Amino acid sequence: MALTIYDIAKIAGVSIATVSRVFNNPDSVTESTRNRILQIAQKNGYHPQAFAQALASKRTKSIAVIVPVLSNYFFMEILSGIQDQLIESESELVLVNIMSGVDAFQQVQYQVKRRWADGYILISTHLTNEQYEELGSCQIPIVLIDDYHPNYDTVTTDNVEGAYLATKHLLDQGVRNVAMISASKLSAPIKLRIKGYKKALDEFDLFDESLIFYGNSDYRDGFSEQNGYEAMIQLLDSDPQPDACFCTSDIKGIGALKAMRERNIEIPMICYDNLSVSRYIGLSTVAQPMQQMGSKAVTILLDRIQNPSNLRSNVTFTPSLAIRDSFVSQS
Amino acid sequence: MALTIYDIAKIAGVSIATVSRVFNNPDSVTESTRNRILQIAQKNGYHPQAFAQALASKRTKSIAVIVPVLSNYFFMEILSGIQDQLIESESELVLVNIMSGVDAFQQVQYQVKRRWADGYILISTHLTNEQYEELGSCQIPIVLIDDYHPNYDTVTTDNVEGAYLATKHLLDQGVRNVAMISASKLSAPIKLRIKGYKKALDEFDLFDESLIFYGNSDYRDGFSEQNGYEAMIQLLDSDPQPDACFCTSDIKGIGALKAMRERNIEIPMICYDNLSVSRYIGLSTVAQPMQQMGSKAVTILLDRIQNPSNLRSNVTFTPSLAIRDSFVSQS
DNA sequence: CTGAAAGCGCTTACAG
DNA sequence: CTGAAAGCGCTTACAG
Repeated sequence: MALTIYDIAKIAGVSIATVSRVFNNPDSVTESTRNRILQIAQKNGYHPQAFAQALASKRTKSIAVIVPVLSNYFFMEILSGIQDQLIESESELVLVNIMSGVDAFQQVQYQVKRRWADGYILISTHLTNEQYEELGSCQIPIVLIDDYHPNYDTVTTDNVEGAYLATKHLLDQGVRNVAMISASKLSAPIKLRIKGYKKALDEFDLFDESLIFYGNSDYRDGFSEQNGYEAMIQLLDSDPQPDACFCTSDIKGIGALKAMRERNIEIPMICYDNLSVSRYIGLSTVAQPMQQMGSKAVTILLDRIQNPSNLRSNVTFTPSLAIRDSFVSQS
Repeated sequence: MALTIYDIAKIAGVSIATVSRVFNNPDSVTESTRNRILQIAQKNGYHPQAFAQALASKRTKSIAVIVPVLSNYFFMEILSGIQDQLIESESELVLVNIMSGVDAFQQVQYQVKRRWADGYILISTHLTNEQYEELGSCQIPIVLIDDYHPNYDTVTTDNVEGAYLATKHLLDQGVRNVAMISASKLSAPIKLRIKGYKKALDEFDLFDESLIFYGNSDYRDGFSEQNGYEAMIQLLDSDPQPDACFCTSDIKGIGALKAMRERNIEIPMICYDNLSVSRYIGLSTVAQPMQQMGSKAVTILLDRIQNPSNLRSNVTFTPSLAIRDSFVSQS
């Protein structure tokens, strides 16, 4: 069985308080005893257990990020921003995902209420108003990324504006029949992006519901290569064939490109996200500052943990266009 | 302040033991009191705290996955396999990454020794033999993915064979001047893949060190789009220009494709991994069964947690070829 | 089915 | 700088 602080204290001939101090507040212990204890600990493979420390100190020194799914490029890039920002703090990052199939709210609530982290960042877990309110009553530090609720600190981007920018840019090139490749209508960001898309088309009185394509696959609310592929096939098969496309995610755009390749046709397309691969694939896209979103969320969360009574922070980033081959090569 | 089990017990007029049972062993409590307690807990937002439970029960009900970096497509796909397999168990998954810049071994050791999870899966954390030995002395359940050490349960793929398959396939098409786009020579899998590449070329007496290109960027041991791009530029600039290429990762391949596009030249290329995007991009590649690797690791780990004295499991998967456009389109 | 009590492995004022 | 002691919020035999 692994040794405890008692064993180490006994071997060293000191009290457990001293051993504890060596690990938590080294300077408060004489150098010689500190070194002796460290050596004994090292030799016996001792290290304080995280949950015992957490229970006694009431701090876990970790923050948890909750995502709807682990394997998602958009989340990943946000995560790397979170990670970078966290390095300076003492805390570490743990990541959990809520499982599909089970009620998302229950899972989020479970994670938060167990309080195994000092604070939580929820990425794209779009709960209902009531659910957010119930969750908020827990008084636990939580920051929302990619969703908004007045009771929370939030970090979002302007989805309406992003979609508008993309669609407007296409229209400015002179094309008129601009389609949209959407994801699930239930997705919160999608609702906003449809708005932005519509707004741009409305300026020319060109909006037409039937120009929005949804694909078939439900996986990840339609944010998949496969769904993008399907949607582009639908788009290309429609009559009249649209002559440009706003596609709501880079990953979907990769699927859409495959469809275009197969049909041997290329229409201008602007996607959404600006993943790191997109630059290399040559995807034109609406750039979300994912790294920044992550780091900003950390800053806010850490601050909230320190000062629970702070005013709410609601940060909204404005997306920008990154135009590349997939657009230029319309030929 | 949040309520504890004592508060709930008091409100319900029962002992804390009963409250505890409601959450841990519901059937052992009369339905009526159970419902009453549940209701009180619900109303007051009570839920047992994870670390107090962990300390008392000596089980955290979670397993931790440690990765060298969060934003990596290869890890992500393994993770999704891990996640799927874990659903059936009671445990949940938490993910931590070790930070670059700080000594990897120290961080891994820290995570493991704090014992905040019941077991650990280490993905691609290539430690030295001595480090693995020291870590192994902790007696904590650990499974290695993508690395091998006799003291551990391991899940690997045959990197030599994978590289051999790819190179051999290119040679079988009649090309002779087959280059390799490598990553850092320090990477454990790379060493093996160079072996496999060499093995295939040796059969034709064609191996030539100068056919291996490394790119410049060090980030992620060279497993980046940028590095692949750089390496392909080097390759295309070399004289004589190689007429085919084994590229050691799909992500690097995406960078390499960009270089080829820019130079307006296309040589057959077989990459490595078979990420989900690769199918859509049309990348030919050596397929690693990433999902399977993840799920297998979970099975082994869960088993080891139950039966610490089990014999070691060492599973090796054999990769296979997935040939697509990037190869065919050599024209 | 329920309760009293010991114990999980730590931290941290408090006193010296 | 160090120790004795209380306490963190739970679980779990044990007894009834």
